[in-house]
Amino acid sequence: MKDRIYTNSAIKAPPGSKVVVAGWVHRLRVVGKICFVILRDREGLIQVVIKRDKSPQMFDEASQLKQEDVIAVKGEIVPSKASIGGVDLVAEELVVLSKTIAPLPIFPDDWEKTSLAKRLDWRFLDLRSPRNLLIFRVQDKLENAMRHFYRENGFIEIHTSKLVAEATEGGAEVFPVIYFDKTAFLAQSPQLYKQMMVIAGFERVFESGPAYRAEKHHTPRHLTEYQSIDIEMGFIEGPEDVMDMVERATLRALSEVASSYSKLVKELLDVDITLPKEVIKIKLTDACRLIEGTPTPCPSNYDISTEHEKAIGEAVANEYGTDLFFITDYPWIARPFYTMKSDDNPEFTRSFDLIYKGVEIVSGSQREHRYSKLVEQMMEKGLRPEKFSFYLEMFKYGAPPHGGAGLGLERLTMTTLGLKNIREAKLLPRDPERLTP
RNA sequence: GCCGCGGUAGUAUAGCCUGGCCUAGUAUGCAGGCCUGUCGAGCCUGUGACCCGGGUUCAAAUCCCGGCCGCGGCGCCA
Repeated sequence: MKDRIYTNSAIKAPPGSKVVVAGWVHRLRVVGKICFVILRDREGLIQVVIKRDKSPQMFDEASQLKQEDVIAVKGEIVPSKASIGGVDLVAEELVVLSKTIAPLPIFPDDWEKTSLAKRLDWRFLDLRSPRNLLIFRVQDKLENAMRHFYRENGFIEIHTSKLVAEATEGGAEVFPVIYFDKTAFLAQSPQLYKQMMVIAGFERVFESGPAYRAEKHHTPRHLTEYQSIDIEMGFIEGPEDVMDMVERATLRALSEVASSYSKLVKELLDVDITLPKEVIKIKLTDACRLIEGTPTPCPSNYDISTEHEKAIGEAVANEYGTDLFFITDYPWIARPFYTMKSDDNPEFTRSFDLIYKGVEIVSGSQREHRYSKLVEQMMEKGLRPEKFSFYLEMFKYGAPPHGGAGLGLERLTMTTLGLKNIREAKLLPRDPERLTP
């Protein structure tokens, strides 16, 4: 085992060389005097050939293998035109490390044969499919690319508490938690804490962590627990500073995925990862003008819903040829209390969403940092300032202008890879019904 | 939370509308056998299922009600 190499290296080894590989039996074909085992590990597949002539005992053992048994094989790399990577591994030693017991409940080698719900019930088997593993390697790349980008740009990575005393934005969409003799809640966003750190003087902060929403959504793009990549930056002049940062981070993440995985993504998910040439910013009111004559024009208060967003997405794609764009300047009624209002028109705000392939992946804004305005806005939203005293205190002792944004990692993964359901982009998705595995 | 559609072997499905010809069909898996450098291998045999509870009826997989679960739409949002 010390000499073990991954299948992708084994395939590239020069003919005649001896290698050791180990992994799962992906497929098995016993054909007369020869046994073909497609062996799978994290990095790929290799065809192992076990010949009866060479060792009858080894052949017997091999022909009794079952799909998903775990084996280690030592053998010689031999050219074979029709085989995976153009080589066979002709076995000299075979060790069975683990046997499967029952018939498999799902088809790990062919995810399409099983419904998503069943696949999630058997997630550890489902993830053995190279295609499903790839989703999470891409997600890893997306998250780390952003992490590196933000750190390179002066953001300090922080970790804030997910146990909170009050809902951050009012409303009932929080999960209560029994906290000794009190009721606590799971944080629906690190919003207030990341602002706290900017006000504390961190200047720029970044956090990747879970966020919880107790909404009984039944859609392909909602989870009750999702990974939120949040930033907050101080001393901005306007929301454009935040947008530019988010845009660069997103493009960086996409380009890193493209350079590392574009070939595999094309092969296993049939998706081309293309980088948009430019990311446009369009005011909501202007976006609405694009769909004015359609059957679904924006309402007069610009509190748009899913159908408008969909229509805007198509209109922008036609007009500007991009599926990644910002919609800016949302109306005050549609944004949370801490959003800064526009100077020229208090009905609108210094806010934005980033839309990718028709899905909202980022939401952000400049925050209101002036104490009295903030109290005013809180009351306008029907929140009781006394409930948020810890938050409001922060604005009494020197709070710089600041703003930030939050990105849904699973949503970005889903849109990047063209997945139809966000659950595919979460290792262990939680929705209103599912709490296991 | 509301609305729509659905729940049949391990998995994926047919049957349900028009109740009895269903001893529930097919594919795949699994078990056994044959054959063959396979590559979605092939051929033969076997195996195995009507979500739960109530109701209508001489008779329910099929019709009705409730529950649970699944998929999607809306609200809402990342």
